[in-house]
Amino acid sequence: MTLERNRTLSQIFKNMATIYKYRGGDDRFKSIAYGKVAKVINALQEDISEYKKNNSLEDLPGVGEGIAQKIEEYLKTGKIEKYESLKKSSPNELLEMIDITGFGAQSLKQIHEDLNISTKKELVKALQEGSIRKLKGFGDKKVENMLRGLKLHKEIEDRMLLSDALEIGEQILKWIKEIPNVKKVELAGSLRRKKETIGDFDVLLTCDEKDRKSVIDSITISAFAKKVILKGNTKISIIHKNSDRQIDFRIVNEDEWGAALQYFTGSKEHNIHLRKIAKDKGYKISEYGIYSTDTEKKIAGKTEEEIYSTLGFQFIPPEMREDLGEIELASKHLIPKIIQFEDLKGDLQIHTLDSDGVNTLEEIVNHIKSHFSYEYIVITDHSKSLRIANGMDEDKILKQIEAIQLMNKKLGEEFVKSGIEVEILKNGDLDISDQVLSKLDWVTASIHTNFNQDNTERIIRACENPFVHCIGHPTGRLIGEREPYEINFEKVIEASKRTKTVLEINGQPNRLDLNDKLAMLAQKAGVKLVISSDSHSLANLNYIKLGVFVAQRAWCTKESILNSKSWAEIKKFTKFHSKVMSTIIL
DNA sequence: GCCGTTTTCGGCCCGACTGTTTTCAGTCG
Repeated sequence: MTLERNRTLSQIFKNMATIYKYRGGDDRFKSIAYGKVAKVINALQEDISEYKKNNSLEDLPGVGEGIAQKIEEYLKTGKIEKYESLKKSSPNELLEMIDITGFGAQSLKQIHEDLNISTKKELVKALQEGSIRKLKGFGDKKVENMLRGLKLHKEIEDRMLLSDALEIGEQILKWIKEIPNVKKVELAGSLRRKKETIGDFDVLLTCDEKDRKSVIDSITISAFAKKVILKGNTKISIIHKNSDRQIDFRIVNEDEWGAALQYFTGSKEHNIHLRKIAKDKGYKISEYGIYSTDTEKKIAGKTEEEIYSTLGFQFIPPEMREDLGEIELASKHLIPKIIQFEDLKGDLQIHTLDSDGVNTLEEIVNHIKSHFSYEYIVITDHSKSLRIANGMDEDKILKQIEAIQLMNKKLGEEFVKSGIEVEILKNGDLDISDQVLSKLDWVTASIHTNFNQDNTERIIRACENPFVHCIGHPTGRLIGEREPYEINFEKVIEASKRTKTVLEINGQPNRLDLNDKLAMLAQKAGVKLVISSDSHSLANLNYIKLGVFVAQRAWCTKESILNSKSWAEIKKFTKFHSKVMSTIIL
């Protein structure tokens, strides 16, 4: 994938921010500046050198003369002198621990300077043997806290999948709702924003002032609380027994609900940006409400809508709150109407017993008819060369087409479309003949083997096949297991547009492929997308909702999501033996 | 180091909790 250079540069700036934070004093403001730029560069969707070419480096937020110079230096020489010299003067190995709970910049500094400790190993040893207690300010509790942070860090390094987190979130909600006198409870944080992986849970609740103590006690003594980390009048943190994850609870009064929900949902970057703007406008935002800076009077706080409208903004859906420009859009009342699950008219990737699914066509149709309100579905079993998935050969495909026709006759409507998830072979050929593909209503082409090569040409060739409508899980990544395979996404976008081949947002919990960033990029370029469940069982059909979350985080509207349209409209857009394609073939 | 519809200097989001202190710094989200 491209943008590798942006990531490296962003990491350098992040490290510089860490070092400045460690140095403290006035340097902590440099830390803020570099930290901000690191995030900005990481989020860029074009190579940083393009900005240099256009002389627009300093147009990037947070980039001024000094940092622009450093970026240029990096582009020219591959390194930044200032960073190299900073590294020489700081305990870099220790600084890698700065994100661990209990290991702040000042603590690390004291440990390094007073105990002459420079490596992780030495630090862990000092913690375990207790020699760290010699330091001023390091009592029993603090040392214990650091050891716990170290242990937790190892466990939390692998974040959990959104789908698992949503399930646990439901369990937490059920638990809290059963506590007497709890009036309202909602999940906030990255789960509410539907990030693809979740580190911990944020739960907001209200109760009457008089019941606060009993509610807090109910939570902390519950069997669901494996360990209580922190307990105050408004904040509680525990380790959840079922998931071994941290849950942060926040208890607020009812008239603070909106402000608290907004604050607790984040993202952090979104909130900081919002608070800065509020400050400029003469307001102060906290989790308790919006206050006038002059009179210190509270102006809003009851609902989230009120928070945004008081600032003159349109409401921003939680999925969009990542400080990627949504605040600017909201100020102009230009927040797009993002896609909703209810907008979808069909599921375009479903597997049956005919390859590696576990249900028959009939079971699937019956289930969908009683649980979804789709206008159509597409059956897309695997093709022959994917042996491990019991892929279908030409004969079996033709038989399946007949079975589907029979099913539609029974239903009295063309509800089931015949499709396939066809293998893109190593050289970009497909493993099923055009002649057979031409008989299908919908062809999704995917890569499942031979990842270790540049797959750009391979995918472009599949796009150019006149019978391919869609590229399935275009980057092949498996969250936490496998990196995306190598493709030049800009070129894939170009081919997709040129050939009217759509790209899939696959809703499998560990795929979510395209991801939010790439889906956003694709929509921006004018590429059409589809959202599919890629289901292999009846329960899997709900995965399509995870795909919708990705699309929402990518700001996708109905206009970009093809399966929000009727089948007739889909046919109109895609090549479908259309004139567009025949000219390409000729 | 960045940034400015009151600023080219003097700020940089805001508040809760903990631990170690006697009034607050460090850390966290």
